[in-house]
Amino acid sequence: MEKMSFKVQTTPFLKSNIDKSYIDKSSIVKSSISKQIAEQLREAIVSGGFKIGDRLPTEDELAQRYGVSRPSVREALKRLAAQNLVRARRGPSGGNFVVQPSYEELAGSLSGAATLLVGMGALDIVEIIDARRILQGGCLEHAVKNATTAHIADIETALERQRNPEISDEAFCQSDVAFHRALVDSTGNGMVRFVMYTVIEALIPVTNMIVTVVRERSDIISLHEEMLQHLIDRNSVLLNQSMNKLLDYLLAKFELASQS
Amino acid sequence: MEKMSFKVQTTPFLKSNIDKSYIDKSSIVKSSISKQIAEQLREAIVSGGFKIGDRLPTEDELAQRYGVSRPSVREALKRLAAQNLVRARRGPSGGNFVVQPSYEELAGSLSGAATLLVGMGALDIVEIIDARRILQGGCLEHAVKNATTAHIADIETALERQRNPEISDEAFCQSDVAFHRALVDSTGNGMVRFVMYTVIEALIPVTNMIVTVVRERSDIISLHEEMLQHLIDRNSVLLNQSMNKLLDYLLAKFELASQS
DNA sequence: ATTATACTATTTGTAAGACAAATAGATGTC
DNA sequence: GACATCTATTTGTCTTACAAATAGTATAAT
Repeated sequence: MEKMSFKVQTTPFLKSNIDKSYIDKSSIVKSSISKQIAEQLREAIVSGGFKIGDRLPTEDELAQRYGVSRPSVREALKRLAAQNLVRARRGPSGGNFVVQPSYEELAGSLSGAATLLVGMGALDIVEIIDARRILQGGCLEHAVKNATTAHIADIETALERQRNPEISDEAFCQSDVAFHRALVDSTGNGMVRFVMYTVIEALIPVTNMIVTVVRERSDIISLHEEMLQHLIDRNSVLLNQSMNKLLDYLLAKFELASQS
Repeated sequence: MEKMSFKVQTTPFLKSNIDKSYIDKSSIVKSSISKQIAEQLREAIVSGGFKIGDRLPTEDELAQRYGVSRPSVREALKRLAAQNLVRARRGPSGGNFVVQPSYEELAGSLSGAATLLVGMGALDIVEIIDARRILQGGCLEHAVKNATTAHIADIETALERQRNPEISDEAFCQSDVAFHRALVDSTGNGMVRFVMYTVIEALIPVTNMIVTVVRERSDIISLHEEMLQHLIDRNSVLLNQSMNKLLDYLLAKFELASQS
């Protein structure tokens, strides 16, 4: 098996007779080997060289093939794992496998990024609520057109769960997320789902705060019920209005709570 | 410094006269040490334990503090690096630093995820174009309201660059991205930027295909000019129409090219 | 013959130690 | 004082070794 060429200017490959003539000082890349390997593997995966469920070569084999050490390969694999691209299993018939990235996981990492931005002050809650307002118009319009009975049933399920006063605050927030997810699911557009999941998850802290601090579930529930009814009626204008009422409510409660 | 406790089952379960039926796969923490450390560090960062620009303890110190080996710490750090949370510098006064995540980088990783979904068939181009159509309405409306002269100047700059027939196909696509980014920038909403950057980047392959295969730049440019003018006129209806014309154009050319 | 058990081989997970490379700061020379 | 050199620190990489999980296989017991 041929070793692949690497753009490294480090020269500890004493024992290996690698042709270093390709090293071009003008195009020296300082990025670490693990990063380069991660890039190459990622490229191989997204370009279809490895399909979903495929097993990558073993770490030893990769190390050998790339002419690097196993720790370096592992660092690369961990980078990919952090992106939910691969997952490792031990044992024979184990290895590093290309995994099917799910909307949920991807949106999860996105929302992680979003909460990061919030936590670091680059984004604030008001902005997120506003973004939801800006983006929802087309979504809801589309949802009204495309929602199937299955979609509506999903929304009803989520709503039913949050009507139960016994459930915990965490469970209520979960069902709130489920409600809004189901709502954007009913657009039937995967990209919209992908993107809106992010916005929805970025709003979790607000809902969380309202439920735990303000201790007010009924207003949220009744607005949700209102929205569901408008969706069933296929009335996008009223649906949009109800959603805006919900956002107004969230915003008001949030500002109230952040003053104190 | 005391070692932190870890949920690892090290040696105890060795010899196997033990009844393993009690083992509940779901409750046992099987996550690797590097993953746990990555989680802890991430938590420490987002919760404000480390601020932007702060230097984490050295890898040796982290290894000591967590009671693990340096490779394990490094795998954890590479996970964080893959999320653009930390960056390493060598030398004295070097170390692993918490970095300010930029919209560009985050959107870059998002679009990476999106291209992944496209590459694996979970999303198709038509869907992305449609998503753009669904989401743009509110954006453009908001952009018309909030665009400053500086924003408009940015858009003009991008447009000017792509008018130059000398530039390469890659440069043209770059300026196309810059154009659309500048357009959503003019909404003035960070979350909208964050989210729309993703959609924009997911559309790069289409633009790329049109420019390199269909070899048609003038139509795109003139539609861009039209949009800019409508933005200057603060006419969101016409702006939306022009954008839809552009999307129609992209869709038509894409379907034409994918037939052949 | 079938079932349960133990073994073996394979692959990832973790550890420890060593050296290379980069780089900021201190030191010394002119 | 300016410049070169040395030194110490920290990440980057390699090497080797062993632990842990697990699928497959062989073996023993019923």
